Amino acid sequence: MIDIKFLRENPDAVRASQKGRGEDVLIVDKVLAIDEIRKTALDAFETIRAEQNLLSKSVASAKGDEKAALLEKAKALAGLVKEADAKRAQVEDEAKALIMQLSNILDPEAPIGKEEDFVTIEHVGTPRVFDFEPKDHVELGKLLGAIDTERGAKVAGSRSYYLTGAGAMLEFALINYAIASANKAGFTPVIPPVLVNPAAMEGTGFLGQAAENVYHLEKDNLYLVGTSEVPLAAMHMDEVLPADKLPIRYAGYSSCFRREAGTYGKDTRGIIRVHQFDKVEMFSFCHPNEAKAEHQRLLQWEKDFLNAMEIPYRVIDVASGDLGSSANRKFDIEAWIPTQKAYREVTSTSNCAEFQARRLNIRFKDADGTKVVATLNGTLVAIPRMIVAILENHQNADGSVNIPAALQPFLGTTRFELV
RNA sequence: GGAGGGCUCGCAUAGCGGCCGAGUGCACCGGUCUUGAAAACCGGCAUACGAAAGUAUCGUGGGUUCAAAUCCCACGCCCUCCGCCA
Repeated sequence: MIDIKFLRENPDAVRASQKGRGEDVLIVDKVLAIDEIRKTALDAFETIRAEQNLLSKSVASAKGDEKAALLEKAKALAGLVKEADAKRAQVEDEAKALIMQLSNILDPEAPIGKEEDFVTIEHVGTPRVFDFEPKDHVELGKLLGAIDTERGAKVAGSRSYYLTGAGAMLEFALINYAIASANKAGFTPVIPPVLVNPAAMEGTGFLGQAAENVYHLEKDNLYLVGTSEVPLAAMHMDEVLPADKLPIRYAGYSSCFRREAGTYGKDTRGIIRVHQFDKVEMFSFCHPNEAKAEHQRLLQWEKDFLNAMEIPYRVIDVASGDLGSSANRKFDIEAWIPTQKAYREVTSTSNCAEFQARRLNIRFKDADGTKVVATLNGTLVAIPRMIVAILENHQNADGSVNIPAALQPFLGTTRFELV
């Protein structure tokens, strides 16, 4: 949610930001208009309520005829108070609903434009030149007995899969390596709930445009999270954190669930785009002044991970039109996928600044008072895509796959052999 | 799934229709006293919006009433017991 005070003082900045995202600009004026009505309604209510409070007090102390007369007056007033209160509540709800629709204000440095208007920040490593025809991860997964998409579809429909043998081992190795390095870097490892209530989902900004990609369990009114960002952010909902504890950093390991609505025909082969996968996510609560620097740190940890996997990649500065509504800036890391001859997103880090924290009411207290914290998130490793990148980049002519040195201690071997 | 009990200011509790934004104890902060500390005593000690007056907040949402922490309804969460179960 955008700070209404900020919006009142900088309506043009908010308009520009909405425009940059390709979102509704007129909403800014709607919000301002209803905010005025809100103030008037609140004022009217407070005035009449104060009057009623006074009157009620005199009823309590009055006696006889005087009391009867005051009671008459008070009864007449009660209806008016109720009316004013209803009006106030209605307008406040409308105002809140409108404000909640506004996306986060863009970082001025974020590139403006649509999905394809990203800016490439750097390339790391060079795509390998193969002296044989590289196989894609589906084929390699079969040869290694690592991935079974056919049985996945049989049991759970399209975009489902089994990780078996080497595939399962690889997941455990990736998770263990990720958690171990995050722990070493000062993150607190967390295994969060993946089933969360509406407040958590709403607060993190996933019930807006992203709502159609969220699984909802209607009977229990709970949601399956698409990322542990949700339970990690909501963990400190309605709390005031001590300033000297910041930054608070968590590395959450969880399954993630995505409906992938509206992606029919996209990445239908293999496990690039699936309904369920496991992921280690970094999450940070920090001082708003530190958010930009923290964003760079998260990006660096992501790069460290890719470097350790010995995979060529590029870093892009995601364009305004392709940011989630919570982010003011986002960097994606895209790994080179040989058989697609393309860089594909494997991790992503977003600076949400105070946007989520304001919705979730997460604050910190220092000498100057109580203020809203900033929140940031970044993928350390999303399993299926990392498996794709590792298998395809490190394959040998016969279909065996070399294991990156960093993972070897967790697997006790240097390569995956054909089964 | 069934039966009970509970949810009040950091913690523990009082309050059971007006004098309650709310008493008491502990904790915490400041002061007096002390060589220092403890004890004792004095004072302070919720949050949001607001320039202020003020308004709102006693799990959440509704209702009754001139007036609700207090009465009624629904929901949430916690605890105990029974059943079922990894």
